[in-house]
Amino acid sequence: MPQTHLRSATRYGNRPTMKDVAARAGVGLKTVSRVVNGEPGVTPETERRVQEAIDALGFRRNDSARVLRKGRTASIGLVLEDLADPFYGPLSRAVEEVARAHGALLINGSSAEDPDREQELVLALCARRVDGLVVIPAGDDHRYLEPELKAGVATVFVDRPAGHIEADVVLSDNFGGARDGVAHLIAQGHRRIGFIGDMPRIHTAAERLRGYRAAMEDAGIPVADPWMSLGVTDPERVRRAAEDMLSGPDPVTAIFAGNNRVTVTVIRVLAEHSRRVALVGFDDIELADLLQPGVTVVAQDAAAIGRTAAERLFRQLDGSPVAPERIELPTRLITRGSGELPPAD
Amino acid sequence: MPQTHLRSATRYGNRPTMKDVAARAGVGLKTVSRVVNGEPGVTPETERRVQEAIDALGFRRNDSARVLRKGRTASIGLVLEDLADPFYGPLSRAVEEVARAHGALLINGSSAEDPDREQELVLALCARRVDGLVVIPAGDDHRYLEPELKAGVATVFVDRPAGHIEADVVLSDNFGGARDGVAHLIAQGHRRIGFIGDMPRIHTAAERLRGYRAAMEDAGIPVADPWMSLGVTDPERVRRAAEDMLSGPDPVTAIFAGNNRVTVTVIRVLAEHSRRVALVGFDDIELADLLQPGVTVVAQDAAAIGRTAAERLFRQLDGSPVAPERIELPTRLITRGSGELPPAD
DNA sequence: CCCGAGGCTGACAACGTTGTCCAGGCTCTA
DNA sequence: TAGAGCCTGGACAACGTTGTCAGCCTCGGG
Repeated sequence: MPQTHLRSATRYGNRPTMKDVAARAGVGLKTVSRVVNGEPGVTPETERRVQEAIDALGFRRNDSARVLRKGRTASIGLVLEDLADPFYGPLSRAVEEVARAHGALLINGSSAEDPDREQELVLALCARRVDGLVVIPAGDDHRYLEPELKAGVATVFVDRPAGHIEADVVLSDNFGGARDGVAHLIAQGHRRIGFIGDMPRIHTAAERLRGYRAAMEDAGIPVADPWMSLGVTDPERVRRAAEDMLSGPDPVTAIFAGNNRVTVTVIRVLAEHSRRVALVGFDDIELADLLQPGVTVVAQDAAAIGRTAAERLFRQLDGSPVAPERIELPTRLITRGSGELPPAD
Repeated sequence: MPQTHLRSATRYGNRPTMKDVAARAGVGLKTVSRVVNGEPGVTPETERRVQEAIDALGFRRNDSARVLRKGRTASIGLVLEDLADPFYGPLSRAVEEVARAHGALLINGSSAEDPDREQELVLALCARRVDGLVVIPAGDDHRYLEPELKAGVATVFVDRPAGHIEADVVLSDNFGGARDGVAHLIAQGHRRIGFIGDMPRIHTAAERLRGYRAAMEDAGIPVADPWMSLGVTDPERVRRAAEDMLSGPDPVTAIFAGNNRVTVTVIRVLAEHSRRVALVGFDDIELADLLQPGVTVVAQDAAAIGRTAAERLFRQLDGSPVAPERIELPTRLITRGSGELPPAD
């Protein structure tokens, strides 16, 4: 007996196929296919017999084969930085909802901010022939996607634009949001305002820094170097940066935190300080209203970003191709107290 | 010209196949397959020619076809309640890490706590022939999974046991955790302790309620009905329940909150009250240490749960079949202040 | 010089499904 | 009653890949 035969009998743990169902129901293969897919042209009586066989055998259509035949997988890929980051929860959920509305499943993975891992993930998703991709880029060169784009994989970038390729991107107005947040501090009378953010090679970080500078410049306040701390994101270094700003010869009276992780650490540092220092953070954080004082933030609408990106994706898929576009969503300043503290010199 | 020909030319937007690569490189189909899969037995010179053709055409292996042939998809499904819930972020991430270590991708979906939607999702994943499933059940009858289990789909339930079928389950010691949390309040001198939790038809909620009752009984404290509020989870009703407990003729001096959402709302209510009421919550919440007072919680280790479940899943897949098991992970009481407030009568 | 061994290579079938197309039986009409 | 047309059902190829197997070629030893 050829070995293939044995193998085929144990594939998928002996999963019945349409052929098996057809044999049991005493009908042709295609008739089973018709019943399974609810296609017309099957007598009620025949349909009943087929359905009976399906139930008896526990048959479930093999979508791999279906995909191979049809060319559409009805699934989209989502590559983000870290599923555990609270910013991405609502975002994924929104993408999922839209996908679901279009009958698609969501496959996702975390790049852990590693460009190589991002590429690996994206290409794995392409190999599975996802219909589309939503990517929160970790790297800044996406030319590896060129063949995929040419092959028609719909792609939308989120949070940061793609590098060296033309593609849709949906992001917050990082520049405007940061500028507004800093301007808010200036309006309270602050002039010595610190900025702690991520490396400027990250697009969002660069934009927020630019917003900080713009607000300061608009107010005619020269920015001192020690007020800015860039490329600082792990708690230990944020802590040190904040303490430096607060203790120097020319200490800041307010801090603008470049993202949620920074904000949380700065809150911790400020809690240990006696002097009241104002704080505005980029990204909302949970329970921010329950702290003393409440934390004023520039909030992004993660769900709206996800929804917009996914809808844009399916527009690419459903309709005629459209030119890549950059969609910027507004941010919202939420005042809760920490940003309204006056300067305490 | 037959229409099939046209279609086949535009499938996947004209994706090149191994056949195309073979033609361009002037080799056989199987040789391309060998190169793509790094199989031995190809001259360096031939390999170079093939690789060149691959790069030139932007070829990417079609995993759907591969899956069809091999019978393994190298992907696992994760069905949870809500990706946006902070409890599930670290959990998904942990599952993803383990999957990645085994070379598998993660497909996931949210059931939104709707049993029908759970079933729909699970079966869709089965149709894609995921190798395994991690399910956080929304429903309480999983007999629909019987054919799948019989067919060899590895399955691990998380957070709650499966209904009417035998399957692995990984969960926290909800009973013990709640009992310890309530005992902690009793140890501070509280006797009138309220409990606000979800519907007891949800396994975790029932277990936590049982823990509450056990702790009270151990201390010889009879439980008054108005102290317990079950099936209450949306903020508005939690708020009302909490206020009722605090304002009755026999007001509670402490509250045990059955899950993180309840805890957050209770914190809000307590913040508006002048009388100091103790609080212990099930599930940790972010920034709990920064609130005044810090929130004492019974913490579950979501990442550990996810990791354990995924590892168990791959053990099912890799090795010989093992008998279904129930794995309970310990919880941890984290004291931060709110649970150590003495009774204020 | 011949033979066997071993290394490369490619032809072919199969995975499970769906699209196409045709056959056979039926009804309806002239 | 014959012919046209409709309805139902099934045979067959194709999707892109991988496992099997057989053929060719080279090389070394007898």
